[in-house]
Amino acid sequence: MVSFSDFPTGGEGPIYLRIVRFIRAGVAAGSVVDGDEMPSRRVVSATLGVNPNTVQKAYRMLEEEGLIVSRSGAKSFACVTPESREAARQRLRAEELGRVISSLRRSGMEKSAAMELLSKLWDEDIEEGGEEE
Amino acid sequence: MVSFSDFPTGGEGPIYLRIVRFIRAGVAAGSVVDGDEMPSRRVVSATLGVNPNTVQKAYRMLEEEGLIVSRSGAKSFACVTPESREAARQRLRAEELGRVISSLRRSGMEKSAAMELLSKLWDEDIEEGGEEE
DNA sequence: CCAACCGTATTACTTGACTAATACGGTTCA
DNA sequence: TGAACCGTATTAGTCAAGTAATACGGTTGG
Repeated sequence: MVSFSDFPTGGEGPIYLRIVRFIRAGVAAGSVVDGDEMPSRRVVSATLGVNPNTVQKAYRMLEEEGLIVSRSGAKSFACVTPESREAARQRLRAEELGRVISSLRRSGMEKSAAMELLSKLWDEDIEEGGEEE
Repeated sequence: MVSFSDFPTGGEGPIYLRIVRFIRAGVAAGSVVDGDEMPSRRVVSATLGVNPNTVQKAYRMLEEEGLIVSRSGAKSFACVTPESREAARQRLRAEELGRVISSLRRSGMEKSAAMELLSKLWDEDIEEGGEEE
């Protein structure tokens, strides 16, 4: 059973995206494996203190990414293949990259510095955290 | 006198940012030089068919960037130095870079490919244009 | 079967970004 | 000086994103 007990307290962006990120990170790290039972929308909503529909929005997105499967009325399960796992990693990287660029847009950084920063953040194993300029 | 007669019809994003971009591009390209008289908020608003406050928002941002100077009651003028001109170029580049990354986020690009694309787009001389996938 | 759970759809509320309407005070020049 | 501009501040309307409230129908296990 996938657990939300380690769900980070803070974090940036809307809740539903942080849920998506949390599961993607679990898939990428291997803590979420194929066939794992997902906690129900209501259970997660109670755990995080949000509305079930907010969780549903995240689960829907995860399903569209192929990371979970849902049948109406029944429980949801993780659906992890080598391909979807690699895709999850790529999406996490892309998010980091996007944040870096957002910072770049607000300052007038030079190319070399931008490339270095980009390379550095791309390589690092980042799960959570990271602040603005 | 800076002219808005060449202001692009279409364009992406909010109007006030397109105005900022338009002037920045003028500064970067040299069509807007130091001491140039800026058309008043009301004149530009009439030309573009928007509210004067929308133009004001853009002018305010340009002033914070040091590209124009405004005195309450009097006309506004361009304030272009070699430094501010270079900063305008950097900001235009940063916007392009930001758009590229937005595309990257939607696909699952690898680091090497992203770095190459980033490097390439950073070097190229881009003034206007650029579309999404 | 049927109660208890599940996923899902519809609707509404809240908030921030963007734009507009309006009014106020400063500058300029005949 | 005063009319005609100018920049500026305040307020309100519009719209999309995020979240919540509620209800509906499907699945499951005793």
